[in-house]
Amino acid sequence: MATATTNSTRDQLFHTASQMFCEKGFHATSIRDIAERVGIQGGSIYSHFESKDDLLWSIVQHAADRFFSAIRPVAGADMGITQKLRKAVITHAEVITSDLDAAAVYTVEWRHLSPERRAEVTKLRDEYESIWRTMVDQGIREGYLAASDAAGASRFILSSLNYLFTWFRPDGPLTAEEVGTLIADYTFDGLRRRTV
Amino acid sequence: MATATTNSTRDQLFHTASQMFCEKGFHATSIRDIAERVGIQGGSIYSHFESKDDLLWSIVQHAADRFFSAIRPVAGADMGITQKLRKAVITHAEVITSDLDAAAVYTVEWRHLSPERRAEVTKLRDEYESIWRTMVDQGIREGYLAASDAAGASRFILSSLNYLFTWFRPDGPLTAEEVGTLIADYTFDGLRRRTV
DNA sequence: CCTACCGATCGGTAGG
DNA sequence: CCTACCGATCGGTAGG
Repeated sequence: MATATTNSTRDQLFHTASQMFCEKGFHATSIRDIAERVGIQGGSIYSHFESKDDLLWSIVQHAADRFFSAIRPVAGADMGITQKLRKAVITHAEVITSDLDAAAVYTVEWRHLSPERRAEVTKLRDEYESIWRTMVDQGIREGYLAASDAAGASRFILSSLNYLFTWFRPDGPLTAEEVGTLIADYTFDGLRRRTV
Repeated sequence: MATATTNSTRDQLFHTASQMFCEKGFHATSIRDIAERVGIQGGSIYSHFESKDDLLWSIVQHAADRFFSAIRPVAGADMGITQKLRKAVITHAEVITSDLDAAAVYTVEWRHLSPERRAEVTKLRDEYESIWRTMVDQGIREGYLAASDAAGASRFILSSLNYLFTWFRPDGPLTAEEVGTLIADYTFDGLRRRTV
């Protein structure tokens, strides 16, 4: 009832693994731990995933997809850069807050992937960051942003966003949109009071 | 020559473990991996540390100590809140950049500690954050900061700082102090150009 | 999807 | 600090 997804065994394994990798980390979670939580035997996992690495990979890929699918329409939208950047921050925040486990696994556990896949994730991250750099660049060129270095500024924006999964709780005082708005305010306006 | 520390076997184990825990993660690094890099047998580690958990714990404790020792004099200094907050940001950045491995282990691997020690680290983090909250609170009261929520603002400051270990490289274009200054500028002034 | 099993590796210890 | 070993657990497989 809580999640309205298919609920096939494969989906259950996927979501349970996502939870446990987030909770305890990839290597501290055994294939048997996951199987037990889903109610099957350890070996049975291998009729759904070829390896533990494959299981992690599918989670990481899915998370990456969500970030790209969410940001692309914003980056390509026909709107002023001021509003676009705000919208982008709020969108990224919503991707994280709507699946904290996935965000955590994507941010910290991806490095336990096989070397080839780790390289693939690095490439995806660069690609994602370059979407941000393009927006920030435009902001600088149009005189909206004061930052001199688009790469550094992009990293700054993404830092506070990517830290979200460590402290945001759905049952906390802030909604997902409020938290995105707050980060956007802090990021662009700064903490210092603007003298009138 | 590079590090002028004691270079006792214990120190070598400590630093090698710090490096490898950072590189591959705690559970992906075996006691034998560390021993081999130092040039001793796996079992010999246990004449220097009681357990693998103890080894991680000593690294985490040392990292925590460095943060506290650096921030306390700043927090207690007799200076204006404007300068104090800037100084605090630069100081935190310097603790991270001067030992990236330690910062990474402290930030991501601490959760693989035994439950009791994990709880202890959580307590330390809260304590550290409360030092920041006190400074931010003062900044708000004195009208220097526009933020309404000291806890949220503190978290925002620490987010971009704590992401430093993922991208800062000593051989990169920025020095440790430059990076601290840049983050302080972005954090307090924001990315948006202030209209004159 | 289960039972039963594989080789490999793990953290840790005893005894020197 | 080493040699030699311990039980436990790991990811993964075969055969049904």
